[in-house]
Amino acid sequence: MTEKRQLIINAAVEVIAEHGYHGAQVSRIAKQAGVADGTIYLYFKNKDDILFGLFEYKVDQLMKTMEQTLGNLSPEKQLKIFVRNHVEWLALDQPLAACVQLELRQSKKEMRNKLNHLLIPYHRLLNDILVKGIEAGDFDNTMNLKFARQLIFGAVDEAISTWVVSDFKYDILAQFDELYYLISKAVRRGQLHD
Amino acid sequence: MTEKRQLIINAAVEVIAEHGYHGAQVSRIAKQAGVADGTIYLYFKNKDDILFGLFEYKVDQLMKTMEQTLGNLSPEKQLKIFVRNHVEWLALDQPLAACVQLELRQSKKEMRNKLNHLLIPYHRLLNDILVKGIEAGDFDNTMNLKFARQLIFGAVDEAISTWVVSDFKYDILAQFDELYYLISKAVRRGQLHD
Amino acid sequence: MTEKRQLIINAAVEVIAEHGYHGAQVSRIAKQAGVADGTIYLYFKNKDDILFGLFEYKVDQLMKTMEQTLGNLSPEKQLKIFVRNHVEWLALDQPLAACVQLELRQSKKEMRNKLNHLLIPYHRLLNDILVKGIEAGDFDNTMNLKFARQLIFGAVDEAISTWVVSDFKYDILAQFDELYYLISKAVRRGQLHD
Amino acid sequence: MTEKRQLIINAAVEVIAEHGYHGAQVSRIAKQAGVADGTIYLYFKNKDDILFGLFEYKVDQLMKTMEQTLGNLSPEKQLKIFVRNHVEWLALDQPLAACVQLELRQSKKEMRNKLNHLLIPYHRLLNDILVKGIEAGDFDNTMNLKFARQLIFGAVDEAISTWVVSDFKYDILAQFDELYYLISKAVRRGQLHD
DNA sequence: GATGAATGAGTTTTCATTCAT
DNA sequence: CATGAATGAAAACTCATTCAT
Repeated sequence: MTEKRQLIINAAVEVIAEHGYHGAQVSRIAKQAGVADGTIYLYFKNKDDILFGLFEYKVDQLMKTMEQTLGNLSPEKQLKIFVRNHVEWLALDQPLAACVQLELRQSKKEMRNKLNHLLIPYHRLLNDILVKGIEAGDFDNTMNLKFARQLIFGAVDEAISTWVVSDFKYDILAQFDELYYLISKAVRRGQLHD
Repeated sequence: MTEKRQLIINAAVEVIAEHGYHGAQVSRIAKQAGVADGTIYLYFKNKDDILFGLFEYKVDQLMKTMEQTLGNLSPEKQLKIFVRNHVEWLALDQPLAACVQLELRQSKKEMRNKLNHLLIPYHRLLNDILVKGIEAGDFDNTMNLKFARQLIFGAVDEAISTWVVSDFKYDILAQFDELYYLISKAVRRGQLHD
Repeated sequence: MTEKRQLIINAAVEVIAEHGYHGAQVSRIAKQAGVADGTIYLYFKNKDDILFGLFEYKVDQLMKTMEQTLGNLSPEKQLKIFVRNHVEWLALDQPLAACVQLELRQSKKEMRNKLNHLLIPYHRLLNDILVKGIEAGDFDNTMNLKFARQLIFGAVDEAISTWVVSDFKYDILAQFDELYYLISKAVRRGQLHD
Repeated sequence: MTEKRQLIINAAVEVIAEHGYHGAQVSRIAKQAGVADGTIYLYFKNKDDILFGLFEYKVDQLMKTMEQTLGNLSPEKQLKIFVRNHVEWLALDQPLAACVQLELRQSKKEMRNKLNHLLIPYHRLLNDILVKGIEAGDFDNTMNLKFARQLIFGAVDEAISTWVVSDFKYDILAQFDELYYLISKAVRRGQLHD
């Protein structure tokens, strides 16, 4: 990634966080980045491509953090770190949190599909952890993997969204253990079907 | 609700389901409803008000179903029915599912806030069930109630969204028990903090 | 043709004649017509459609004049009137002449093709006159009809273009007989191949 | 003409022929010529100057052919060769024909005026031939010289344009005699005014 | 109540040209 | 001489909303 492309992505995050998806005109992003409008188009195909590039870059950072922090820990510990990384990813960057949880979701259906594709590595990694946890006897070997992934992602996503909508009024990281406790219970072994 | 207001809401659901949020121009909804463009504004303040009216009406139907089906059952059974109602609400009405999970979420932040407010009765009812379940000793009395609600809503929401994005390729209702199993484990009593 | 559509076409002729093809912004045409920008799009699909509609309307007027003036005259007289109508069509309307001969020809290839199609009735009528003239023994029965039509159109077109480029400095109608004399000789009977 | 200037002109012909006037961006021409965008501006004042240079070069080639082929023949023969040279100029180079008849005519009025000036030697030479022909008693001494030139140019131009628009579907050179027959009749002596 | 013609604000994107290297 | 990254002006079109009838 060139330095200027990076510059524009950062500007986009700031502008979107401040003015919202619909107030994020290309010219505003350019001004924030300190480049001419046309320069944007040397680094991005079009406006949607800026948003795509932004999300791609940030998801990539998250996945790199995942790689660096998961190591060879037990699946149970990996899952906790995985979820914590997801929460920290946005909890430590409020403008990004606003972009990802609220603003980017206002994009067109077509765009949203493309953004979802970027989460494939996320789901793949999560799946691997769950599978290893099942094999290790830590996680519930009767549960449906797809729903387990959706529950984990959905719970975290909803928790973060609520926090963003509340205008960051509370410290979501301080409550992380309470959130993870519920997720953990859902996937841990030792439950019977009812 | 006047007859014509109802007519317009139904037209809006059909148009949004067919053409998507961005293809749902007021004139198209008017045409579908068989009224003049201007007539819309005799029944709704503006375009957002149509979407708001639509969601309000549909959520209202869901909440009425909740009331009718929850009865005096045990909290555990109520929770299962609650979640099932949520899934069935959209699983049995694919156009509505597309509207609610994908299209309506493209509306402006301001609008999304108003739509979220309509879910307050949903969260209040869910909260009541959880509290009763805790008091009855069925649900985990150590869990954070807010996160529990968010986990339940988030898991179901994510599951339905994935199903809609897949273009309804599988039978989500047939898998309901597998989904509920995970949710149930999360909130049930008998887990220890780690 | 609605009254307002007519209004817009007239405004377009004036604006194009005064500011040229590239200076004829939609907003300028709208202002000249005394309507809002958006109103243009109630009567025309897009900007090219204005130009197309303008040429279509004006060619239609020419062809109506042709019908009304050709009557049952001899082919020789009909040809002279035909050519004179073509010249008068533009000689008596300098703004239209500027549009047709200079400005409209700057449109994109695709558009030019569509404009050319509008001249099919012109060429068909000219062809009919030539055929009747040949059958009557007035016109050269050895000539190639396609080239004859092209020569007639090309000569008149070039003559008018030169006049427009000269900024209407001379009276092209006063010289009509001299122009027609040459055209007439080209198609008249009595010439031998060399 | 420097070697690089020639290189750019050739590139321009190829690019315009392939992509049309509006697809012939300076950067595309530069790429085709194998030079940097900025280099173009070391050899040409601006984009129009490239087109001007291209047409100037090609018209110059035509006029050189004229000089070499007209010799001391009779005016009648010279006229036929003159017209044939004009047709062959484009008939034997379809990309150039497309440029000259269709693409270059989409340029701005101002530019078109400059291009027309390049045809002055063409008209001067044609005029000379006609004058000599009249003096020699071969051509009609009653005809208007300006219109005669316009008829000849207009007829040939229209014939070639039609051929180009037809996508070169027929062999225009094979029909040259039929075209010239009509032109010849127009200017030859022996016709009476009617 | 109902109509629907008219309004007009608002934004992405291209590309000829420049100039620091 | 040559480069090519950066510039920034300029315009078509949509569509929610109004209001005279």
